[in-house]
Amino acid sequence: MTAVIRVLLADDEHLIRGAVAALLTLEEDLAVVAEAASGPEALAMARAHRPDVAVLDLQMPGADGVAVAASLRAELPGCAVMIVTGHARPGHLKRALAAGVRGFLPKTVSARRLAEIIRSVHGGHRYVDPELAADAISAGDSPLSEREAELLELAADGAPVAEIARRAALAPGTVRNYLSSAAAKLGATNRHAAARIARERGWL
Amino acid sequence: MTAVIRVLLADDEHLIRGAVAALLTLEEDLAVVAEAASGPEALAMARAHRPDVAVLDLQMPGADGVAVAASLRAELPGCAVMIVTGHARPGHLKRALAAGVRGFLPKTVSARRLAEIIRSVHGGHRYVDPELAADAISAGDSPLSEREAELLELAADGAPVAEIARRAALAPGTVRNYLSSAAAKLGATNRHAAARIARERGWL
DNA sequence: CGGCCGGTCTGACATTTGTCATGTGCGCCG
DNA sequence: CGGCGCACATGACAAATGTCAGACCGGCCG
Repeated sequence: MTAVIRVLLADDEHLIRGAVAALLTLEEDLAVVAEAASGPEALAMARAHRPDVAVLDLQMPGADGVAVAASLRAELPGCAVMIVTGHARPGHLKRALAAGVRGFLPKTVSARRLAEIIRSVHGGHRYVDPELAADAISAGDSPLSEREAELLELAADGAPVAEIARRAALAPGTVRNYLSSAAAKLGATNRHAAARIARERGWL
Repeated sequence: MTAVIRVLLADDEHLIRGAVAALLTLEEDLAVVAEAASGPEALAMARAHRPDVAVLDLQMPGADGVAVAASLRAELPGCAVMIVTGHARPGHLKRALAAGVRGFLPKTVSARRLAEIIRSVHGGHRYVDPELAADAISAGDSPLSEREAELLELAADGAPVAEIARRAALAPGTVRNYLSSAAAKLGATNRHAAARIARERGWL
């Protein structure tokens, strides 16, 4: 039998992290060598312990899972990165794969299944949850242009157009124009509904 | 030694539920007698297994944790209800306590701590996470009147005022007035920002 | 009782927002 | 090269929104 697979676990919810670590440790060929509760901490732990596989939660304080994945990819090319998430949006999956993530799955999987997938990913395979993949395909790519997405982001917290225009250094009319265009593409009646939809799809 | 404490565990994330169940089972005086992945399922399981303590996730498909807690309170008065949540809003805590919930804590606690709190709650005590309690107190009660909250709810998905007025059977001017008033109370510049703030506080 | 307060409801007015027509520049393909 | 499509940018106009002053009702307190 080959050496055990060294795993890094990052999730801000201690209850989950600890419990999953305990279950994974029961598997003879897996060893949880490090745990982290935030994005930066996950990076630091990875540098220190050089795991074979990193299992990251998508939403963590500090830096989001995809950002951590990208850094990890650059610093430790030999470390396979997997993302586990509670609320998956289609856009996240796409960004994650672009960042070199090798596994992407929801928290509805069982611990046993997670262990299997860790082995598979460590063996060089990729794994994407079938349902999430279907969502991503049916939702398609973001139809928004770069500026449209940028302005929608600024509009997401309900700021008035004047404020957005100031921050983006654009004329107010221009801002309205982009937001209107974005709303039309998303089938929304106004920019606020558009922002909501874009977030749901993971496009913002 | 007294009989073991019979626990019901409800959470839609299988990974967490299974892992926590495994860890709790390691405690000699605790037994996980039922698991559920949705609100209605949790109710059905509780009826069938009559647990001593129910540990519920706040956000589940079907019915939210507080609603399940209220039903449980009515049907199984002897069963203590605890709520565990990832993203806690001040308002949730207040509603949960009003529904007779005996424990309220974030998922950042450890499994060992969870076990301790289960014992404490089963012994008749209450437990509220100190940090969540502080948030709830500093956020205070909702300043919104009934109608204001109702209309803000309808406005939350970005619908135009005419639509809201139709659904609420009110004049458009009246709707604008309530939303304006609500926005003023929340310190927001418009109804969309107001809706966002109200949600953050758990007031909507 | 009578005044006061807070919640509910409305229409008129000014401001903000969304839509439209228009123009510029860049990259791609025939 | 010349034309086409697309992203980017702007201002004028029409529609939606927020603000204001005010009316009605029910409860509360002096």
